[in-house]
Amino acid sequence: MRYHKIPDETVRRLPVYLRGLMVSVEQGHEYISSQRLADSVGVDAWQIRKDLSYFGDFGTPGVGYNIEKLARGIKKTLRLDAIRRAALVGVGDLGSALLAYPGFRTYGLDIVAAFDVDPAKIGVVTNGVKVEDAAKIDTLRQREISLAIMAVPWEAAQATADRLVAAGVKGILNFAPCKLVAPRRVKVITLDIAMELARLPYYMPRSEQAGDM
Amino acid sequence: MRYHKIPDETVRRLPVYLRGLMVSVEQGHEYISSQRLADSVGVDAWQIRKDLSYFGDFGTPGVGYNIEKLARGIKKTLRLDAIRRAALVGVGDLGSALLAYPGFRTYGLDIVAAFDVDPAKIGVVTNGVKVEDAAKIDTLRQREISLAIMAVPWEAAQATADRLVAAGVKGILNFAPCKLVAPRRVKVITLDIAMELARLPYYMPRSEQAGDM
DNA sequence: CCATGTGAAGGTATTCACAGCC
DNA sequence: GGCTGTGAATACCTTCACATGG
Repeated sequence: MRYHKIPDETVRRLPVYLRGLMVSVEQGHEYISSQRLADSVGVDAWQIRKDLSYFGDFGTPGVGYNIEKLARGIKKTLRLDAIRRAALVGVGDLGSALLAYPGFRTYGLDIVAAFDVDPAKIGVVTNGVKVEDAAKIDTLRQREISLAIMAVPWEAAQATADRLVAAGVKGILNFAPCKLVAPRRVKVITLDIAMELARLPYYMPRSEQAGDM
Repeated sequence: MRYHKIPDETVRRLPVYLRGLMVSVEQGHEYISSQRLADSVGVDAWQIRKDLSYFGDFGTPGVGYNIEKLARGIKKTLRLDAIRRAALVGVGDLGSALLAYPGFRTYGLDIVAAFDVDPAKIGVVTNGVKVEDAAKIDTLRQREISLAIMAVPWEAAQATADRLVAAGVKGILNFAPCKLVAPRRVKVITLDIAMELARLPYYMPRSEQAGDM
């Protein structure tokens, strides 16, 4: 193994592998081959081997990968061993759904704080998290929370992001459909749900012959 | 302009341009240069010109792009002029949030049907849409709805997808964190929210010196 | 003169094929 | 025999630089 920079596309696939490994370990397996993992997650086997080769030797030729060891390796590479606590800003429809969403636990991530500007929401406890006044975002630094999820209206998005940055946040998952300006040291990933739906028609076949299946 | 196949990455950016154009038209503009659009959406100007060059001549050298004309062109390319109605399956926390989400309208897309298996939810009207029994998914064909959004638990995802495919659906936006098997003629886009959050720590700087901004 | 559209160059990621190891 | 790890080949996308048109 050599030290290459890990390609972004590889980083994008690593969580997929992690999910596949967890399913496999629940089924009682101890080892898995790149081929079996490939079948379970829907990626090609050589792609998996190439991806893993960027950051470590995890496999045993003729045997496969020790699942626990590989999962630990991927978690360490993604730094999921160090970052475990996240804050949510914006407890509207989407924000509430995210608070209730169990999927983050899969990756060891926990939403431990929630903020909103609406007085009617402040103080309410949802899924074990008490909603705080958005003015208290600056307490994130002393609480050592450096990861935030933004589910606010796009009009408020840039101002919210600025606050989060000022509070020492280093990574933002943004659901608002807009460009965010942030210092280079802060990573912003924007996930625009409507946009994903909007590119779907392009790939749909035009023909309408009925009775398929 | 020549007829190239449009790169996937370009298709991914087209909805972003569309959003930028709509903001600009609201501000009362009639024409926009690739540079100004670039500034507003956070993409490079030459990238925009290259992307647009794959499917039409929309600009006027020395002037820029007629906003209305370009927006129509992009919508037609993405087939957003033909596909306007979508169905939602799974009216849980996330599904409800999606029903209430105004963002789809931006692209002319409308959720006009909703399904769930929970008897407690069936019959309830949310955001103008009445929740129907999931057993009625097969009525989608006669209603000519070919686009679906899936927000069901991952255990139910494959079975739901099979039903949708049988009902003639041609495109699925899937929020369940799992691989879906579908015929090649059906396009599936999986949007795994937890996965996006999981790759964020990788890009966050390790240093913890306080007092930045 | 200004802004578009596009060949060509450069860079990144995917795919292949196989050497090496268990 | 089976499976990993990786150089090499290929395909794809981005970036540049400029000819072309209003």
